[in-house]
Amino acid sequence: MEPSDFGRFSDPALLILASLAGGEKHGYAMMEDIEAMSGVHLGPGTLYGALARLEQSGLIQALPADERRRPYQLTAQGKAFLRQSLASLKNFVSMGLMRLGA
Amino acid sequence: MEPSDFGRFSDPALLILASLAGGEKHGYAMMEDIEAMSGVHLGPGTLYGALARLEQSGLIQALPADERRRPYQLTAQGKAFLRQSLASLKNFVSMGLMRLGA
DNA sequence: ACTATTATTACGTTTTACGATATAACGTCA
DNA sequence: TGACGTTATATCGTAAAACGTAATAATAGT
Repeated sequence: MEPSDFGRFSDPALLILASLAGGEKHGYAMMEDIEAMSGVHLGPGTLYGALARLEQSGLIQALPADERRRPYQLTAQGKAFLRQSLASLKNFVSMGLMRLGA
Repeated sequence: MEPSDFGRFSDPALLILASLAGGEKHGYAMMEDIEAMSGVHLGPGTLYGALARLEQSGLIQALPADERRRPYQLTAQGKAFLRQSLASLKNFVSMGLMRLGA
């Protein structure tokens, strides 16, 4: 719980899905996109591990790769999952803010 | 990634903090409150483990306990943490929805 | 040629989630 | 009163995930 991480949302899988919702990307591009949009830096271990799990569970799929880059895109299931997650998250946020007396 | 968990937000620590934002509670009461407000069931291992970590990190503190119940409340730090987390989460949600083309 | 950047893989450690089990107090109702 | 369901917490083991580090290699810029 470092000060710099204070209250920052960081669920690797969801961050990746949200990044891919902005268009197909390879791993390294996601790292940069995620850092830019959320301030969260995912190291390679975290990123590629989560990518493998997301692909295996059918939420994302690999696209034909050139030599160096392995791009991914959301599947229909992944899009649905993200949609539901965001809805659930949104609900949680408003519940929390209400309780905090926002 | 079970179907019933599809897209359901479940970060034990944040769920607990949000529950405590609604007033001091002991562990078992949190379980029920969290299940009611979010549909997420936290087993004892998850719940009391997360509680211990939250207390150790100063985000919650124990109140004088009667024999059976060990109530907790948010600390000022915990409240600030929750506030920031929710703000970060909210930001993430709107970013995600925008990208999905909501 | 050298250096920085881009890009992925592999690996080890630590943390966390989670289920199962144990324990015990309390309520109630026959 | 004794049996049973609910309330409440503790503890333990396993599995999964996060995360950092290091290794590798291609490309780009100077």
